[in-house]
Amino acid sequence: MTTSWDIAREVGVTQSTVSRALNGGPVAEGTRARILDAAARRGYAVNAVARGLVTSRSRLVGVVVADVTNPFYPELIEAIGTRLTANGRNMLLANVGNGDDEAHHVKLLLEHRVEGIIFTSAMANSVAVRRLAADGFPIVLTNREVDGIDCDVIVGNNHAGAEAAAEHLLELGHRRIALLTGQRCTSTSRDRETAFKARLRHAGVALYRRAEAGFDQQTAFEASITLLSEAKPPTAIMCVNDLMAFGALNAARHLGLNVPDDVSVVGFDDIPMASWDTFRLTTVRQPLSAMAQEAADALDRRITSPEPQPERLVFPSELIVRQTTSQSGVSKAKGRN
Amino acid sequence: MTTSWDIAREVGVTQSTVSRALNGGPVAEGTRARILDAAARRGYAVNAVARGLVTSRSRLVGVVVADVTNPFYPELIEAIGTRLTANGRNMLLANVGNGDDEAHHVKLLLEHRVEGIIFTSAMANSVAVRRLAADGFPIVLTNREVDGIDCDVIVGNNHAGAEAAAEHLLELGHRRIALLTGQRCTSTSRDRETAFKARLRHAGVALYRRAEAGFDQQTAFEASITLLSEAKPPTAIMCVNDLMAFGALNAARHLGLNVPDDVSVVGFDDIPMASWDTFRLTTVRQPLSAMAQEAADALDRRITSPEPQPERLVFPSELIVRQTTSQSGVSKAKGRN
DNA sequence: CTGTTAGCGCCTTCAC
DNA sequence: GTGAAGGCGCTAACAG
Repeated sequence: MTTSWDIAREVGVTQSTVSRALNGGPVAEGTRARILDAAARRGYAVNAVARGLVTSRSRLVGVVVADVTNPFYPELIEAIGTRLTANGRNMLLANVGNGDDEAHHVKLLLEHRVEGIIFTSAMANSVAVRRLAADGFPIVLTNREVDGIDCDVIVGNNHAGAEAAAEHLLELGHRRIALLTGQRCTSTSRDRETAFKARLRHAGVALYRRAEAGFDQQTAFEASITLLSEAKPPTAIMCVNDLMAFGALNAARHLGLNVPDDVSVVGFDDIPMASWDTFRLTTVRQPLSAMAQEAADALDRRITSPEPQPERLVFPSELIVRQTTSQSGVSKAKGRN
Repeated sequence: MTTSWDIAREVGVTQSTVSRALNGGPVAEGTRARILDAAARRGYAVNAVARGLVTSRSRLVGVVVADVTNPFYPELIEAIGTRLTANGRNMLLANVGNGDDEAHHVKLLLEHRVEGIIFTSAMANSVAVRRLAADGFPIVLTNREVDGIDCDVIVGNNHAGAEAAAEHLLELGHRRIALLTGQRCTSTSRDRETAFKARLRHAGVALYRRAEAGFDQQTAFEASITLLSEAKPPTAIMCVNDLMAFGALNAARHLGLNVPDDVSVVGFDDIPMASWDTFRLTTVRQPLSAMAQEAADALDRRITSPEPQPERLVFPSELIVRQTTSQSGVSKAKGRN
């Protein structure tokens, strides 16, 4: 691998001149041209490792997600990645799965001296997040947040979204409403559940069933099968994310039930797939790309200049009514199938 | 940030002893314990940047994908990530989109001195890949390959898969068969197309239509709308990947057509979604996780010991018949809708 | 078993 | 505008 010394020797200047030339420092235009030329010809690429050691800025950012295979995260990853690249940084991706080894992954990121970390799926019990925040390490929480942590937070309006969903179901006449949640220790699941139930209660309706699944399709599918196999199944299932709603849809299909005639299904997030004709999912839209971009930018700001006050940004959410919801009780009228 | 000097001072030994203790070198168990303890208490994390500079092994691996939001890639990413982490490495993710700036992304990876790169979506015209291979830089191509490049290649059996799909359609009596391809300069699209057409020709059947889309849902949807809106639409659409098959399914649904009665659809890859009850997609299965793992391992081997001969591994593919394909010509019998 | 000594490749004052 | 020198935090001989 060619070093700046190599090209210095070739051009006949000092290594420090090469460094300056490459970084836009004060160098005679003639020498700069020769240096740039030599660098290009030899396919020279600055050694970010060495540079990072001296500048103590690695130009690396950690992004931790719970589950890349949940299509929600790629949406975030794409937007974050674009933004990061624009800012001249690279993304170290950590896929923590159930979160058991989040600490391990974070440690690895830290070893690589990432300049900051974006957590897209923090859990309430995440010690790593808590410690980093306490240490003043640049982190931003997006999608999920954690109570009592002093850092930038970019989330959607879970409260309003879940309320709108509840209202929608109520208006359609549903009374046997089931809620499919994710892991309890996540703010998304918890906040959406709380607001959803509150809105029902406000209308004098009690939640008919509550089932806890992972945030994935498979467990949601299984939970839905159980729910829909009851003697008196719910007429509507609210899911705390779209992937789980797909699981519910699959379960209905599996049991030969018609959506929305036999059962209505609502999701949350409005990932692109939700609008596919195969699903036409009624769901709560969150401006995912915008949130992700903002997360990347917020981290960038915090890295470059430790601001005084961390900010908590809540992006608006909006109910998108498509075709997985309909009036309750139409099933018998039209007959099954 | 605490350095090894800090903990050396605290414990009362030299910095090099600390280094040894941390790396499992020969150190008295007593001192090691005290060092490890101090390190833990101060939340010490080795500076991988400094370590990388001296060892010239960054423990970083680049993974470049064409489009994270194509659910195919997250499958790969997950498996690769797991494997990488097991090998004590981290993944620098590069999402190159249409591939225009692949060179730029690769340069960034190189600057960070990744020890190797896994290309999951190389294009035939990728100069970066070609140059890296020529330079003997550790790379492995998976999913897509590039002709005339001397490096490890891990792919599925596109030939056999596409042939099996063609045979299946032929056996079902289809004669008006359309093929939905991806960008021409990709081995996956090209190989699948070639084998598919060859099998048809062998049966004396000419391809009825050919449409080129991106590898994404949207363009496949649009192309399918066009195909299915013809006066005499194809009775079957073969897609070079599952995401495009979903696009075709969506298009059929959009036009009020029934799959498989009105039109059969076949995909390629068998990503988990394909088996969802909403899709029940007939497709060609490729052992994605196994391939991804093998790619990670192959890269690992090549990094640790530059082997003599790069190997080209072809994983078996297998037609999975689900419910998006049926006998041609049943549509009229049952009537539309 | 532990301390001493060189750098790894680059940026950055500080002189000139 | 350019050169010289120091050092980022760590590993890896080499002594002892």
